[in-house]
Amino acid sequence: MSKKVSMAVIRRLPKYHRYLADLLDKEVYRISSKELSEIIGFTASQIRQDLNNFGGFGQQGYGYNVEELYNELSKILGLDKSYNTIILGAGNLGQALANYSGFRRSGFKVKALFDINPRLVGIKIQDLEVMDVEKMEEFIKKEDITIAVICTPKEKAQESANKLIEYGIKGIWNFAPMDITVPENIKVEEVNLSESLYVLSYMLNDGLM
Amino acid sequence: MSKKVSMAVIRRLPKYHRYLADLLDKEVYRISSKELSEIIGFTASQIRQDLNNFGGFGQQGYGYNVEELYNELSKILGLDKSYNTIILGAGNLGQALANYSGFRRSGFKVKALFDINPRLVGIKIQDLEVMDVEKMEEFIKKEDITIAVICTPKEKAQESANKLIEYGIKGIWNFAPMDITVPENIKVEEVNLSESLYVLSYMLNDGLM
DNA sequence: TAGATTGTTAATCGATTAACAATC
DNA sequence: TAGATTGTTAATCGATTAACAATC
Repeated sequence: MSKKVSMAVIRRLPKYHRYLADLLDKEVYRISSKELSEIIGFTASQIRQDLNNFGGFGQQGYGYNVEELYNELSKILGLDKSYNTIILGAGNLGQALANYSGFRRSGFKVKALFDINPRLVGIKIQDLEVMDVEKMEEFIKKEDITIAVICTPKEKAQESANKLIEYGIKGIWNFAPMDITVPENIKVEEVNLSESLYVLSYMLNDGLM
Repeated sequence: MSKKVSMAVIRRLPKYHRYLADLLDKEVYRISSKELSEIIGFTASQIRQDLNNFGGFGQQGYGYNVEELYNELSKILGLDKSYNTIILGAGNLGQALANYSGFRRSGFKVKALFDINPRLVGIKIQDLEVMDVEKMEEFIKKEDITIAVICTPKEKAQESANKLIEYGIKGIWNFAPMDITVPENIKVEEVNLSESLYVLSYMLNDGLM
């Protein structure tokens, strides 16, 4: 078992991954931590420290092979795998996420949307049907769903999470504006859009209070 | 000018604000840092430290008045103000954000959506019209828009930001999956959904690599 | 007053940066 | 080989936690 890597490091990994993808697009095949630091905005020292949590991917006197490092990061992030996913709550946000191309392009496969609203049940979002939540348990088990995206109102979020976990979900991407509580073997990533917007609001007012 | 408050503290402020709102809903009017720590999951010490960056809102032997603290946090976050807002990019995500109720309920007023796609220009999202980007400059100036939400493809994000800033925008909420560069008087809050999802993916794979 | 709990200082912990020997 | 740049250890910086005097 790897020694615990801090969340601060983990949250930088997708950024490395993305900038390396950009470099590959530009046909840059070799980069030093110093060059990377200039485009990504972290210190060269931090970049080397971060990467060395997972292995020595560089070479003294040379730097890093962009493609190799990109592939290593893909593996570390689990992007070489595929995840069957459902979206709970087929309102505007749920529909938007179902259609989100950056999401579709990677290994996250949206298999269905679920809602309690009879007006939404049955409609198609691109090639996906919105199903009744009644059918969720069976669907999760049969289709081997591992990730659920919660796009319900906040009142339903915890209750939904409990059910999803009971049915076998392993990871939750929570867009409801409240923190959900889960057993420690279940992974949750919270995306709280209000909180994000409030931070922007703070910044706009900072200094002029 | 207030002494610099760290980003770590600022990102916790919306959480205090939200939990205090919940307490008010439950008609709890008084709370100690210890009690708050139990529901919010930060240490009591951290809560007191955080709040004391902005003033001594508590009272020895008593704790904090929930309503007063809530109002103070609203002011600190700038939520007592109103912000005219536009959304650039009227695709699924732009439309979802335009409809997002948590967003509408607070002081952020979406005045219009803009797009280059002639198929989208002219359609109505609830009571809002999607306008041609050609009209954006005039609109921003006339309607006194201070916040722009970027929901364009990543290829257009930097170029869009540059224009928005030229036209007088002060804050950008960026949903395009790339980091935009802005002058230091302009505030940006990045929401990178792919990065968030990748962190969830990492957590699901951690330990089993 | 006695008890409770703050505001704040001091101690600890963790994360970032600097430095440099190892080595390609 | 000489130059470049890593991997890693040590130093610094900043954030969190603990402790406690002040005081309601």
